[in-house]
Amino acid sequence: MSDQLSVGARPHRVRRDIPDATVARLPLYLRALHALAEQGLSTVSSESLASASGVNSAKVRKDLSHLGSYGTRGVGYDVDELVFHISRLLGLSQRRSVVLVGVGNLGHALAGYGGFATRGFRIAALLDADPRRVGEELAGLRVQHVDELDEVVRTSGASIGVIATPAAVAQGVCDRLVAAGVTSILNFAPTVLLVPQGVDLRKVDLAVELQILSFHEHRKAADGRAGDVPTADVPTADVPTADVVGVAQ
Amino acid sequence: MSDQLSVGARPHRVRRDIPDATVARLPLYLRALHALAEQGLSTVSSESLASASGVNSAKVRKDLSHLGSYGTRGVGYDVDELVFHISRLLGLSQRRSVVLVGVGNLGHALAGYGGFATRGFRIAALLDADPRRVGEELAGLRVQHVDELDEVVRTSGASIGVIATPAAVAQGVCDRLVAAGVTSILNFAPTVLLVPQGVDLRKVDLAVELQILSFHEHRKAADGRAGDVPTADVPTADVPTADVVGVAQ
DNA sequence: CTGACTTTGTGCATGCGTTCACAAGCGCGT
DNA sequence: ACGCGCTTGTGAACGCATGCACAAAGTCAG
Repeated sequence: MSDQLSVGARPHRVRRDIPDATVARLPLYLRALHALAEQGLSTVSSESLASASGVNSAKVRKDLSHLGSYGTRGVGYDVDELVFHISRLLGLSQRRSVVLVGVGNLGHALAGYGGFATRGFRIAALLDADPRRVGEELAGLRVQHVDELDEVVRTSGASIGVIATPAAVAQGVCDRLVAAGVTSILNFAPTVLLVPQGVDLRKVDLAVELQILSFHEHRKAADGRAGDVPTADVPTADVPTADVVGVAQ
Repeated sequence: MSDQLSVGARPHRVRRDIPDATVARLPLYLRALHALAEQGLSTVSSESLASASGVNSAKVRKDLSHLGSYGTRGVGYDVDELVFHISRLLGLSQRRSVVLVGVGNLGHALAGYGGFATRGFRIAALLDADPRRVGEELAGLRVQHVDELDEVVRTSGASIGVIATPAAVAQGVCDRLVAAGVTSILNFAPTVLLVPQGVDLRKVDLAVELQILSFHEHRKAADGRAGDVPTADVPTADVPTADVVGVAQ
């Protein structure tokens, strides 16, 4: 695993040095824990948390050990306590404001996506360059013109920007966000963005995911034709469950 | 990097054993190469392909070496040739049919996303359980009821399914897709899916990305308060460019 | 209190991925 | 023909992440 952050690895060791791979899984645990809490469970073992979040139990224990010893041997972890500690570590205790630029197809979907609000994110503003979209009401917000970006970021105190524009204008929007003080950017535009040091950048490219699946499809088909083993497959290393990479679950 | 596939690692070595991390980057190269081709370039060095796709040149060379020696020392790689070979390896030479289940906010966005068609994917059908959505025209397709899933998959020959439903029904849809013969699934629902061996599963959770950014925001803020170094940052290992993780660029 | 059982936390080995660094190879100018 | 400069391809070192396996530590029954 491993990339997706462009902020430099800090030289002087940060007090709590959580591995990137672990950080990427913490949201999965959080989601699973919320689900378990709704089922009324008050404690959970690494084993059941593992299957609820689609990883294996060894990983769960090692990950959780990075944030302290909050488990009880022979019993498991206290669900609420774990939710609290993970939320705190992820910085979700404080509600974070997000500015969304680009209200096209994908922007609409993102604006309407409930998962943000429930995870402690507040969409502070919707911006678009198209004058025909400005003024449109969406998810309880009025779409503003992208020229107001600077003011919107400053008044809302947003530190996270989401780019859902066409690729051609993404870098320009990115630069404006950074200039306005945004220090984390989530990019959905299918292009490479350059950001200064100190700014975090993550990207999601929907077409890339399909292409990766296509590769495996292709390989499966080739194996079926040329390989000796027919279709019934061999023992797998881990359970037939999901895992993470980059983006996920 | 690393997870995101649940199909077992094959025992008897596959002829061309391409590392997962490399496979995940090939689509990035492909995108960059298309852009370079449009600029009229016929050859490209690992260095320029690297900066165009947001990775470093050593990685580019090693990745490309996995698919054969298609470069010329002293010159670089032939753009068209590279596009051809990568496309072939990813199985993009043949147009793949995709079935999209769930035509809500996100489903609409996915159906309207141009990036799929241009990458060789064809959306074969749109399905939804909500009778009010059935019949709706969208991206040139009529939304069908999810009960027709089985027939749709068989007649279209789709091998890839995209799930953009609420989490609660995702597993059910997944099971139906698998039963109908789909062997690759891209899951946008924020839940863990179980699939039988031989079926590939990838997942994209938009909220997870934001939470990872939130973690880094939180860490930056904490450093600013407690750390010794003010804000201007330290030398970074690599260029301020994007990188991949799981999903990306 | 004791002993059987459960589950955590972690040291260690292994494997994968990244990065460095350089020899091998190719083109071009002279 | 020949040598200079550029770029690929790769061997090797390193570091991170995963997974195993087990001791430590707790619960619970009697």
